[in-house]
Amino acid sequence: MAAVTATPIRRIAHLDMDAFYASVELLRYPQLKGLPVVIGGARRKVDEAVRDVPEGGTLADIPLHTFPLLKDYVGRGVITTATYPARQFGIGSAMGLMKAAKLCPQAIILPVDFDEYRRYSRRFKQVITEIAPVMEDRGVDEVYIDFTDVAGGQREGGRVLARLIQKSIFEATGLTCSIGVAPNKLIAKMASEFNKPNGISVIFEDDLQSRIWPLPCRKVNGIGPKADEKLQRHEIRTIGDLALRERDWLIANFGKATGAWMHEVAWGRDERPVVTESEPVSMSRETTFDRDLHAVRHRAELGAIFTRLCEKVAEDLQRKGYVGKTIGIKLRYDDFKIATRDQTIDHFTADAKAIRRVAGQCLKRVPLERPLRLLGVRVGALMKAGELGADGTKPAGGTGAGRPSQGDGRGGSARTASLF
DNA sequence: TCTGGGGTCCTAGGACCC
DNA sequence: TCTGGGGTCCTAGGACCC
Repeated sequence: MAAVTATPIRRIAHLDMDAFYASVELLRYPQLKGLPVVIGGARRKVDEAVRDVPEGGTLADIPLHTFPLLKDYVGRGVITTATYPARQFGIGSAMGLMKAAKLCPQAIILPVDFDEYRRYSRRFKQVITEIAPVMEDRGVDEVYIDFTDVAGGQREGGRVLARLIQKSIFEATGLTCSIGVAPNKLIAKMASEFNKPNGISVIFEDDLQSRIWPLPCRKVNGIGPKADEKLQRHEIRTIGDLALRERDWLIANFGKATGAWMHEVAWGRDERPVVTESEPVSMSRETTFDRDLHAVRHRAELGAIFTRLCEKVAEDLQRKGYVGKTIGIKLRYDDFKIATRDQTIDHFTADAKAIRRVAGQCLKRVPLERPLRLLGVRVGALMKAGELGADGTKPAGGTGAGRPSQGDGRGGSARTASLF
């Protein structure tokens, strides 16, 4: 046993739960194991069907033939998750339900149950922080973990600790996950995908050329469809292709910040820390209607939905203890174009009526000729409610007492202004 | 076969202040 | 009277992620 320990090398893990929502559903409905199942934007119809529990039984006793099938589903919505058997039919997340029904009509469809997923999310994250306290939340089914100073975090490059975490999560929840351990978040994120499901991948700095450079640019967290398309136009397909471009060339073609970032990424460099706590920037609620609605013809219906959204945002803010002063709306038209408007008021609020009033002003500034498919309400520029002064502004050094903000009447459609 | 809901961050122009 | 620059806030849109 050597008494002198070497300086630990930076080891960052990315953990991704395997088919999270679908796996949680399979715990409730084990009779669906091995079958193609999708979780989707299903509505009441699907909800009712799966609650048909036999007398004296549990959810596991619901007979297979009573589960709703994709082919019987009518309406809007997308797939949130699909089980592995369903994926074999080409079904994937974010796919429209109608398209998925064509690919696999006999797939079983289940409604999304966020409350249940959140319960499991809390449980697996608690398991992790008991073992490795420096954890960054990246949503219900994903986290980053800093292994560097954790006991066992250096052994086999982090593989030993990763195995322990996998095992502990499985014992506590019955769920599997995949883990990538690497010198930083960027590589760890890519590595967690290498061995799915229930896999572990350990990557070292020296593996950059052999393991990372062959991957398509799209695998980089932050390079989406648009950036990828532009890269492809310049014959840059893999991360290796990207690495071979001059930094200055990237800056000239993608802008100062993005170009420099791409260069760093291609060479596997990323110093971002694992952040354990962060404050929310905004809270919002939005809804896609069952059918397109028109500002004039469906005025009453829209007005009711609008008020409801404001109330929900207000509830969210109050429950979580925040107030905000930038209030905005979002519309999606039938052609899928999006319009947003917002207004910053001179005091912070979490009051449904106040939000509704300002959001109503915003609505007057946006064109309302086209049918709408979505309406949303957002509150930003948030602050903890407890730090609020008595007059509704920030007590000291705040930004609340700035210039008077713009009222209504600028731009937009004056013709439909009185609707809301 | 039309494509959810909840977020973050960036950009870019204009207003306004120093 | 003209010219200039830095810094911050506000607003709209868009890319991207889970």
